[in-house]
Amino acid sequence: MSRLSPDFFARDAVSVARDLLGKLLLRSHHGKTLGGIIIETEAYLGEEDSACHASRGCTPRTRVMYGAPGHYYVYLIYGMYHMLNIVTGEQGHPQAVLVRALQPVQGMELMRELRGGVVNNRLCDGPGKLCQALAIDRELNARPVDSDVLWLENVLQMTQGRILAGPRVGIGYADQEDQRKPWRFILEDAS
DNA sequence: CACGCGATTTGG
DNA sequence: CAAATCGCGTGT
Repeated sequence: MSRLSPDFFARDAVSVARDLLGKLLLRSHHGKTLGGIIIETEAYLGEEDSACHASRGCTPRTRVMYGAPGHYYVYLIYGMYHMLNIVTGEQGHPQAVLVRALQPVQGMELMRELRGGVVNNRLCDGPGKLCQALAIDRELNARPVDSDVLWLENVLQMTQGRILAGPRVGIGYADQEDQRKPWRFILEDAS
């Protein structure tokens, strides 16, 4: 098992989004380790992509995306949920991958608590849910991916699941053309 | 500085 | 199907 370094993200967001499937996302919280396998991602491709936050230029919020790849972009949505993204591509080219779902692997008890004591196994099956389960908020914004509090690891898997691609969700404000781009990736049969 | 809305989730 | 809830971008 090896830790992913920032240079893994120095590529276009679509490639990174696909390659992140099957990777392990880990969080150190209150002396415990939480996390799971990434099973769903979405790519956001810079100023030209009307679905990308950077399509409206560099602002205090999107500043991180304009920086070096391999850093987290965490923001708040709907006033109550956090979204975890990882900056990709070259410096000055604002791309990012949204981590949308995990298959819980480690620290399930604490994750369940952080999620408000849900009884089912659907701890991290949504971008807001996984941030809640891993105690991720804007405090982690702009941190490098090789941080000690939140990092990624390469897992050797004998059986790679199938990768499904489809249109991204929740971007009704974007141009029709961009809404149709198949930049959402799902790992099927994760095991 | 006021206003509108959003890369979501949950419960009815 | 609508509420919860607030930072950010836009325009005054």
